[in-house]
Amino acid sequence: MDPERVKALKWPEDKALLKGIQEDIRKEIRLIPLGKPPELLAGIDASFLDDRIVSVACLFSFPGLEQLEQSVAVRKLSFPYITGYLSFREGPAMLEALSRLSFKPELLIFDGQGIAHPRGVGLAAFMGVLTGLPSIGCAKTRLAGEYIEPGEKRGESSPLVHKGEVVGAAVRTQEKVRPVFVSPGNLIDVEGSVRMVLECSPRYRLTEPVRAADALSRKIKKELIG
DNA sequence: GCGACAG
DNA sequence: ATCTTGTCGC
Repeated sequence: MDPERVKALKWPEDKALLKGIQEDIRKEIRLIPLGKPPELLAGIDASFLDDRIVSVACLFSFPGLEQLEQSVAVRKLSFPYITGYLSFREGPAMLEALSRLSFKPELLIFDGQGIAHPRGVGLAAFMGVLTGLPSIGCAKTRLAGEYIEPGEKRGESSPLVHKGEVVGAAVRTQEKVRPVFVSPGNLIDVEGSVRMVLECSPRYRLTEPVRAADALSRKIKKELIG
């Protein structure tokens, strides 16, 4: 899948084309167990300012969870937010930010869905295929799939089922907090995704790498203002 | 037609 | 996502 293919597409004129691209990417998704544990992983997130998107990638060590590096990409936005097509809005800037890291992460974590998507191609799956890296989607709210409320203790989870398939899980990363919706993106499976998200969120509801990326993107955004 | 709907 | 102060609860 050529990254250039996701640029300059418009909504809703290119809807059929966009669906075709998602279908092509979906076919390339490989849900296999993660090999050896990653030593480097990155959290990716973005914030917005007028017609610009500020995307950030924060590189962390694992399992130590120490931040090692960060990269930023600010681009003009051309694509609107359309449920189910988030990748076309945020993906290009995220690919640019990732390309600016000097060290290559062995796992990517996104604030959004992996395969727990209407057509099986959420942001994390899309990015995982385009980068060829293992990826996980850890969303704050549900997009597709049915689930039952997981137990109230940290670490408890319940399967997220879509069209008869277990596409992810509702995971309680902390006691007394709402669950997050975890689903594999590419080159990892549901079990491994849940395990990694839990290991990356020792203190808060969200993963440390994504929290760092979220905080930095907002900081950069403020600097662009004042 | 009605309801759902990542960020 | 973003617009936005104080405020209730752990």
